[in-house]
Amino acid sequence: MKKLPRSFYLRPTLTVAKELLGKHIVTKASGHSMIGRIVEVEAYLGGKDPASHAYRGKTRRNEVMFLEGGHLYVYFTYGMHYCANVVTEEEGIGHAVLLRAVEPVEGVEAMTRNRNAGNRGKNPVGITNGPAKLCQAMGIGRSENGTDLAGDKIFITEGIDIPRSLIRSSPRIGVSKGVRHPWRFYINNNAWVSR
DNA sequence: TAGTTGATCGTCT
DNA sequence: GACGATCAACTAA
Repeated sequence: MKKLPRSFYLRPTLTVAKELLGKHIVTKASGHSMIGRIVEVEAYLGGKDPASHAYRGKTRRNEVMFLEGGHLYVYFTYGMHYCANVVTEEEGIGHAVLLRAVEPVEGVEAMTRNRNAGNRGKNPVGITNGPAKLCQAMGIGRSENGTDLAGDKIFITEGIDIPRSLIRSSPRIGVSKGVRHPWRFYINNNAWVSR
């Protein structure tokens, strides 16, 4: 399937966020190729957005957010979790889209194995229906921070078309600031959306 | 089923 | 020194 061009990411963040729904993210870890269909995202608009890591400008932690659109920003939080974002817009802007949930398309066994390492594994939906879960399942961690999605390690391809009528929005989850903004987008009635 | 809490540590104040 | 763009286990009802 066709890899998304750089130009896809260099557009307004809210547009990119909505259009990422239905796309396929491809990763390779320990020889296994894994593909997940993006079904839930959240937009973080940098300096305009108190909930964004980039709100107060560039720091060592968030510097990847200020790269050109099409890079992967992975951050570590709560002492044990990684979350992945797709950087958008031009270099120096600091906007990104958080991947909150994916639906496994290929490599389900590998993802399940990644998730079960050390813990449980009962309901299949629980394997990638959260930002930290999908990172663990798809092998995304600190060393993937800053990865260029135009490369071959991790990239996003055309997936399936999602009719506008199936796209829903709501306030973002887990944030204490900027709650009024309905910048979480997800596919209606998709079983893999979180919660 | 809803609400609470422990785990665990890098980052910024 | 406080606090997360979280998760899963636990408790109460």
